[in-house]
Amino acid sequence: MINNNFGFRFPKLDSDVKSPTCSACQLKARNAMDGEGSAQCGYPEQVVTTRRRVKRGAMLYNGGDKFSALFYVRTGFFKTCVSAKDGREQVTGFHMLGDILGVDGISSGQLTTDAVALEDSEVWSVSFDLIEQYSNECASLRFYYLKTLSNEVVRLQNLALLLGSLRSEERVAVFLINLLDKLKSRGLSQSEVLLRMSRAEIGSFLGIREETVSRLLRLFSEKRILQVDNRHIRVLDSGVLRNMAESQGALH
Amino acid sequence: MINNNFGFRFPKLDSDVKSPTCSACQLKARNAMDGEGSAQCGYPEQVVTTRRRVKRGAMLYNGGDKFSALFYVRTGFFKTCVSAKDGREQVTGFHMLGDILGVDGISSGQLTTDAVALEDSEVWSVSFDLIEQYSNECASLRFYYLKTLSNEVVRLQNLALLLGSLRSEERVAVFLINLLDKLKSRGLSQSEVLLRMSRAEIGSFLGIREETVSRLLRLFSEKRILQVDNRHIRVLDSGVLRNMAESQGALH
DNA sequence: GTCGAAACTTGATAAATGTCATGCTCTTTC
DNA sequence: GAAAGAGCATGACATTTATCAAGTTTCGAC
Repeated sequence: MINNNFGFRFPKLDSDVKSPTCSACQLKARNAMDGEGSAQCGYPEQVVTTRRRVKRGAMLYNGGDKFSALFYVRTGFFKTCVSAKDGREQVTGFHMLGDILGVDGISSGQLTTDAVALEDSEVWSVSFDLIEQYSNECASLRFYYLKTLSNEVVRLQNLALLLGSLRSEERVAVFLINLLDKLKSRGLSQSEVLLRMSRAEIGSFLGIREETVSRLLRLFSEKRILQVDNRHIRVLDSGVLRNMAESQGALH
Repeated sequence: MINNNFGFRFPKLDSDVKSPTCSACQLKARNAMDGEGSAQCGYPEQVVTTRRRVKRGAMLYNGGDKFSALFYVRTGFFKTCVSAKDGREQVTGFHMLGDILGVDGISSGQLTTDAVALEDSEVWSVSFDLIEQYSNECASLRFYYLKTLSNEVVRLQNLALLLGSLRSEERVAVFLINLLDKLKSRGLSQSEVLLRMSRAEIGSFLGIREETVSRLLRLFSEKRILQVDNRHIRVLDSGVLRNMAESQGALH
């Protein structure tokens, strides 16, 4: 059972649907917004989901698919991309435990991105109909999803800043620092990563070519900032990296 | 009174706050999502707002300001920007009648962008507390804001695609086509624009320099695609422009 | 374990865009 | 309506990054 500090919990799988009642929700949501994020309402503690496994390389969903659910990443690693009509592709994010995918679909009822598993993964699918239904009663749940969407807006603003204003060296630094911070917040190593994505995917995300990613990793390696062994990266001098990335907000 | 086809209306100004009741809302919201966007619930037809005028050059809000309301643009024109710590700035959008600003603030309770009026403007400020409160009762209103946020996500994904994958010529074409489409959807001219923003602001939005914007407008002008007179632009051959912009979704 | 494909690296070169400097043209303000 | 400042255009040149072409390594399927 995951307590996400938002006044409701993601459910045990296969649990029964219970009719929600929650008189205190609204107050709690307000508290949560004022910083008391750990406020916890009693009902509903359960949002119905179904479990779905996605093999490495398989798509969780495609752009154009009908939107009917959000996906909560339980294990594994995903990339999301938007594609231009002529086939050019832009990776818009990398996603792992705790991230929610599919929010772009609410807008038009169709998903606008592709989501691809970069390793064998599992997601919980949360029916949007049920979110809507429970939102009648549970302000915490409502606020959680609003906040999730807003988070994604902020993340994409930061990505736009990176793509529009940073030099390629800075972009790679920002990418690494953000990835490390995200791993850290999940209790994983702060200085070592096993990259799940290819150089080309990193490049697409950062708006540069894979060759440029390669060269910059080598450069960082020569400067003793990193130790690079194919997809295994160890950060030797996070200070220098953080300096280069300083001007930039979170991307992950 | 603005009927926005979302099952509720923006209010007359200075109207009383009425306690909302709306038993039919949920069904209507569902219909709206299924394409019957014009479904209309009876209550509440009013969301409390206050009016605010913003002079050209003045800020509607700053990054870091406490978030407490969303802003519905009634007249005028705005830009929003994110700033890096070192001062580099990225314009993330241009906004006009009907657009909603401030959604990035929901995430952390602090606004992450600056919003600057590019001409004398008026916004209606919609208290987020009241949105939350009414959301208990009115699924249409709830869904409207969720959809607004999701729209912004999609818009920023498209901006990322532009910034990450398009050549500068294509970027300028996309910018112009999108601006024209947005004007068209508001009943304004489809072939003429009086730009409200400087070359530098266009450049910042598109991730290129103002000199490059200048040169490309001249190029388009030489090719008889545009007629450029300072900030007054007339499109002569929208087909060519649309072709260049073809691969790209909406930015505005 | 071997084979084949995909991923990665690296160098040489090209192209796109940025940078800098300058002069012109608007617009705003007194 | 003149002066000052901001916005804009344009040329010359610099720089960054892309492109192209091999060659090497790694990984996954069998």
